[in-house]
This record gives sequence, C-alpha cells and structure tokens, in this order.
Amino acid sequence: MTAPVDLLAPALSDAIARALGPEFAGADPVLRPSQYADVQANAALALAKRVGASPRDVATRIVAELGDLPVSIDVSGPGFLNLTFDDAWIESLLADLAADERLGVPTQEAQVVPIDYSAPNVAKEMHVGHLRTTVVGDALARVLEHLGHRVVRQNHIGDWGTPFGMLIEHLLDVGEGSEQALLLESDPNAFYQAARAQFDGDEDFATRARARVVSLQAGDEDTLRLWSELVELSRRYFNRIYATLGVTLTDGDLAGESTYNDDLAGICDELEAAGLATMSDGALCVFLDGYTGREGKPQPLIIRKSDGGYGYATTDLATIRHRVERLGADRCLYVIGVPQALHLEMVWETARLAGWLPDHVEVVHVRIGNVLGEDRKILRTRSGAPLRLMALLEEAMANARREVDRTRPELPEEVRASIAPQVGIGAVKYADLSVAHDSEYVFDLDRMLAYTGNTGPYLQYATTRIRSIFRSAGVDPRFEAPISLGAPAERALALRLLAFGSVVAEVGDDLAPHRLCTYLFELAQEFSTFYEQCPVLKADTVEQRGSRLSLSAVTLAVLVQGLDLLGIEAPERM
RNA sequence: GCCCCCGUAGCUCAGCUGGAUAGAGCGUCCGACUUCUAAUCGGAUGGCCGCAGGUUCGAGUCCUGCCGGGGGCGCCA
Repeated sequence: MTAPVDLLAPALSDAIARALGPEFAGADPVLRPSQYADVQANAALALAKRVGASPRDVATRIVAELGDLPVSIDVSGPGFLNLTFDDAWIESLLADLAADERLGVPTQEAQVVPIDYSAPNVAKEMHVGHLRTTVVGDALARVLEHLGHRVVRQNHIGDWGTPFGMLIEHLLDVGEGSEQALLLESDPNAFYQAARAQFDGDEDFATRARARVVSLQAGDEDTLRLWSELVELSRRYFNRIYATLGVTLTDGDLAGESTYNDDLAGICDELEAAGLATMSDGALCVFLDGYTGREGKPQPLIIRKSDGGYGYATTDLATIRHRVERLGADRCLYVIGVPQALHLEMVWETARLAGWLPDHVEVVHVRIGNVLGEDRKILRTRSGAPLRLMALLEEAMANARREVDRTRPELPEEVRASIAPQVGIGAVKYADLSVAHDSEYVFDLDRMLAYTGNTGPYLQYATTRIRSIFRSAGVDPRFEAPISLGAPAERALALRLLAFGSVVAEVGDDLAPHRLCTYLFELAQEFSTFYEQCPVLKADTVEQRGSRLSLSAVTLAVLVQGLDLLGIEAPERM
C-alpha cells in the first residue's frame, strides 16, 4: 500500500482514540478528497455530537494528539482537518512505487471466484449486450486475478433447449459441411433465421423439429452428433470474436447449459423431497415468500415444465451448486443483463433454502445495463435487425485505420495496419468499461473512437507520447532515477500515481471497472499537463531530467498496467 | 395490478460508505506549435441535481409520496 491516505488513516484513528477516549477506538477518520488540501479528514464533524463538544473543538483536540506526521495540518471551517503531504514524503513513497513491480497493487488473501460472463447462444449472433458482459466480465477476471484471487471463468453458453430441434433439422436439410452450414461460423443469425423460417412456414419441418428435440433429450446418438456439430461451428465463431476482442476466454472455460443436464432431475427431486417445490398446472414450481406476480398471484420459479423439460431456472440452480460445491467458490459473480435480476434473486433464494448456497459464499449479480441507440431504445440496425457484432468491430477497426492513415501517413504501412485494431478494439472495449456497468448508455462509435475525452484512444495516445520521449532520449522506459518534485504538475502527477494500488483494490472489491477508467483518464490528463509544462529532455539540470524521466517511466508503467487490467492494448506508437 | 432500475450542464456520463462553492468530457467561444507527437494544453461558457415533504449540524447521496422514462412478472433462455 503506497497511497498516502492509507498510511495516514491508522494514525488518525489512533489520534482520535487518544483525544476522545478509548470508546472511540477504531473510529473512521472519514478521509475524503479535498479541494483545499491533498486530503481532508471529516471525523470531527461526525463525532462532535457523541463527544458533546463543538466540531471545531474536537478537531483541535485530534490535531493535538497527532504525533509527528509528514503532513501539515490545519483546522478549517466548522472543523475540517485539511492535510497537505510533505513533498519529501511523496518523493520517498514514489521511489518505493517505482521500485515495486506491482506498482502498489496489494496482493489480497486468495479467494476462489467463479465469474459467469459472455454466455452467447449457439447458432445466434452475439449482440452488443454480449459484447458488454464479455468485456466487463473479462476486465473483472483480470483485476481479481491480479489481486491474487483464483478466478474460474465460466462461459455459460446457450447450447441446449428447444431451438435445437429446429436447428438440427435445418442442418440436415442444408447438408453438413455445406456453405449454408458454414454460415454458423460467419453469420450465425442467417442460419438461425433460415431455420426459424422453415419452422414457422413448413408444418412437416416443424413436426420433425419437435421430434428431434425429444430424441436430443433422450440422448439419441446420431442426434447428439449433429448437435455437437452445431456447437463446434458456433464455438469457432465465438473464438473468432474473442480473438478479435483480445478476451481471455478459452475452450477450457466453456461451461454451457448442456453440461448440467445430468444434474437437473436430481435438483428437482431434492427440492420436491425438501418440500420446497410443488406441482402447479402440471409444472414443478418453487414458490418463495414475498414474490408475487401479475394480479397478486404467487410468482413461481418453474424448475420442470409440464412437458417434463427443464428451463433455465433449473440450469442456473445447477450452476450455483456446482460453483459452491465443486469449485469451492468464496464469491460467485454473474455478469448478466439487468433484466435477469428477479430471476437470479429467486434462483439464489431457492438455492439458499435448499442448502446449496451457504451464507459465507457471496453471490453478486454484476448487472449489465442495456446498450441503446440514438433513439434511446435498445440498439438495432436501421432495418430493425440486431447488430452484427463482427461487422461492428470491423467498422471500428476500419475507422481507426482511417484516422491513423490521416494523421500518421509517414508510418510504414505494416505499422499502421497493426495500430488500427489496437485502437479500434480498445475504443469499443473502453466505451463499455468506462460507464458504470449497470447504467444504460447510448452507443456512439464516433465518440468512442475520438482521440479527445474519456476514451480508449486518448489513454493509448498518452502512453505513446511517453514512449516517444524515451525513444528520443534513447533510454529504456523502465528508467529509474531519484525523483524530486518541483512544479505543481509534477506533484499532482505523483499523487495520482501513488493512488493506483488502492484504486485497483477498490475495483476488485466493488466490481466497478469504470472507476479504474476514471482513474486512468485523470492520470493521463495530469500527465498531459506535466508534458506541456515540464520539459523532460530539455530540463534545466541533469537531476531534473532524470527525475522527470523517472516520473514519466512510472506513469507509463501504471497506464500500461491499468489498460492491461481492462484488457486494452497499448500501442508502441500512434 | 405488483416489483426493480433510472431522472445531475445543450449532448454523453461521473459523483464510492451523507461533508465546505455539484464535476468531467464533448459542443460553443477565446488563447497557445522554429520546443520531447497541437491526435495536445490553458481559459471561458453552461446546472432551483424530475417535483414536494421528512431525517440530520449538513442531503445529488438516506426515508415517504407524486410525476416522467425503461425493464421484469407460469412453462423462451
């Protein structure tokens, strides 16, 4: 922990206890960002009533008990403590940071954390909603792993259910290995819609499809072979998208609905035996207290349909049981769309009652908000069809390429060609990550790709400017030299750098990647100010040049590490 | 009908466990390149934080009600 605030908090707590009495031991010093100082402590205002003295008085007493700290303190307003750090202290902390491979990021006590994210459907196009859970889930996986946890990626793909009767029959009709079949790898919706059209328009086909569902569930060998063919083709499509996006998911992380088939009957039996599930209109249901649906009727969680089939409620119960009992989860993350909130709540409540989800296991729904179009409705193409994700990514990369061609024509063709995907994909991912994951946002490719503002390209650009300094100097960007702070821009940059570790820890605790984005953006801005105001290569003295090079080196390291935790690449040049 | 989420500057969004005069980006308007990438930087402009009550020394933040928008609610996932 290198953040000054984290180092000061215990000292302030102790001072509070000494000043106000042992009953105040462990009191929160209420440290908050301040516009008047480096940080302010608001404890006196919060505690004044309990103490029975004026806040100002309490503040003065706390200050009197503070020992020798590397900060200057004054009591301000009604009783705020304004703390300003000594430059020498910041300099020494920064030296520690520069020497620290982890850049101040703590290693936490390891937890097992299964993360459910991405979860596309077989024979379906991934849409921007899948993009967002994929990108956010992957960033959380990277952050938690970096903090020392054992992350278990769980890609809960939709690879089972009634549509497969239709899909298998259509695969047979167009022919395995046919061009039509290969659409599953390139344009899966075209395949799906063709199957759908047959199903809706051709009664014979529909009959065959229904029969096929039955034989699939019965485990018919030939049917299963065709089914795995469909899954295999879709898997290639997913992997193409993941590779383009630079997402860490692999085939080993696949844990689709079908993997739980053997658990479903047992889950129903157990719930029924425990008296939690009852028959209603031919379906096996769990009715939970406090859940009412339309017209005040009890809201069921249907775990077995009246036709004997299982829905996603049962599968989701299987996932939680599996993750707790088999994977040994301490904390389970479900990075899933916000409309699923009620469903997940009911599944977890049921799992708790069944004893599959003990109190010490934390389950979190990382709610992914809808991505909207300009009209503020869920994003579609102009024709009303869902957007093709690959087309979108290609457009982003093409636009990035145009920008690079325009602004850096002097760079060799192959360099420009490699920059474009880094910038284009980085822009799209950053856009998903930089807004709170549970809020909706309006999709705007031009804004994402802008080089100004809180965007991926702006951050990437900051890293290339730093690299450019080192290139000009002919110095390795891992440069280290004593840092001394003179200019305000240097000091502001230093303080921001010191906060990196606690920001990453906070992102892991609160599952909020957008805060890392905000941090990195502010860091990049502060670096740009420094860049304008503090010449590095033409510094006044050798010492100053060394100090500024060192400051630049740490900034680069933090930016690159931060972007990496978000799953975003940092080009060498732009 | 019930439940959940949202309403902050012209636009897109922050505002973490309540703390001093509510922030950023974009846009608009001024400035700044013989200087390490001006793809940048500096400055200005711009808000009864949906409305009304309440709790508190203090409310964008907590509570209640209302208005407006979105979503969910028995056999698709």
